[in-house]
Amino acid sequence: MLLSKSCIYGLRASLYLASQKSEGYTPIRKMSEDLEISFHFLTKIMQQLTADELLESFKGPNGGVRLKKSGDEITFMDIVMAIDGPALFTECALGLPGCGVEKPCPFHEQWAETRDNIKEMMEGTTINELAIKGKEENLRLTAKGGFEKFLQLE
Amino acid sequence: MLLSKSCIYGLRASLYLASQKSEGYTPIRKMSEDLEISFHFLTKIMQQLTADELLESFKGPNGGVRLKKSGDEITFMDIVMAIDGPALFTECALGLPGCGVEKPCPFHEQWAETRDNIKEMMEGTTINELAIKGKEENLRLTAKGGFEKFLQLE
DNA sequence: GTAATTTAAGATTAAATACTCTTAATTATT
DNA sequence: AATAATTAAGAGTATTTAATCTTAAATTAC
Ligand code: SF4
Ligand code: SF4
Repeated sequence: MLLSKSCIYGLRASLYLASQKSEGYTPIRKMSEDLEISFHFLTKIMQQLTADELLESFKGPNGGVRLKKSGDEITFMDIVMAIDGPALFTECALGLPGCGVEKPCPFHEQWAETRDNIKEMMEGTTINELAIKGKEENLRLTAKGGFEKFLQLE
Repeated sequence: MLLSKSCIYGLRASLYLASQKSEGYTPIRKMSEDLEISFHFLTKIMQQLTADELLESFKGPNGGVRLKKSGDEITFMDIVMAIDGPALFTECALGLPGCGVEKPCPFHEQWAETRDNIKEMMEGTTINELAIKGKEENLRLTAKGGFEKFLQLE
């Protein structure tokens, strides 16, 4: 699996937030219900993204989380880095320690290229881009439901 | 992590076998020592590859495992499929069930392209190719050691 | 045919990841 | 001030993956 479950949930929640029209905070409870993700688990992930300055949170009634900056300025990579960290891009595909420092392994050429592909894709994709596409085409963000389910009445 | 530990060990062992000159069987014990992989764990992985007809084994003294066909006919993908299965290529990057069957998720375009890149890379790379390169340039197959360590006197 | 060598197979343990539960802290509403 | 709503934080449990240990089966060599 390329991304951890935590990371996947973080991405889905980020797209959810990017698709919200209002400037207000969205409660994690609501997100967890809409996205069919365990509330407490999602809370922890939101905390990570908040600690990483990608989201901002507010406690108490009318509280919740929201994007800290515009969804155009948050890339797929930002979320992946905040949750899974850089391991995917620094670690050897053969599990050997210290890639690039010591002698490479025979797989390096192929892996470096693949890795760069993944990197470019993630860095070149913003969550807004994905959210807009999701809204326009009513793509799905849970097992069954499309974006329409999450859109606030505008 | 793209590949499981089992898969990584399977790949390293396959390159090891492909780099052996002789036609004989190589004991798993020796491989496990040279490659610094737990003997029993490696044994299980070799069993998987044997069950998948990529290797053949022989019990008793002078026994061990060897490639069942030429290393030119065994691709990186063959090993990955035998050990990790097709999940990487069939599963949704966002963890949603039933990719392609139901409505896609907003990430699909990017993911499908990345996935195809990985697929082509794995299908287009044989273990012989990697083994030859490893031998010629004495690349590493363990944390420290290069291929030279494993080459039989010829 | 007995002992030594080796893979096969299954049971067990350890570690990492995923998920849940409980309590505390903050804020708004009344 | 009291209550309710909400995130924060930490402890605890469950599941999956990784690794180890034990026993059985096959084969060779003596
Ligand atoms: S140089 Fe080789 S060992 Fe290092 S990450 Fe690249 S492929 Fe892996
Ligand atoms: S179609 Fe969407 S949901 Fe399915 S695998 Fe592709 S990206 Fe994932």
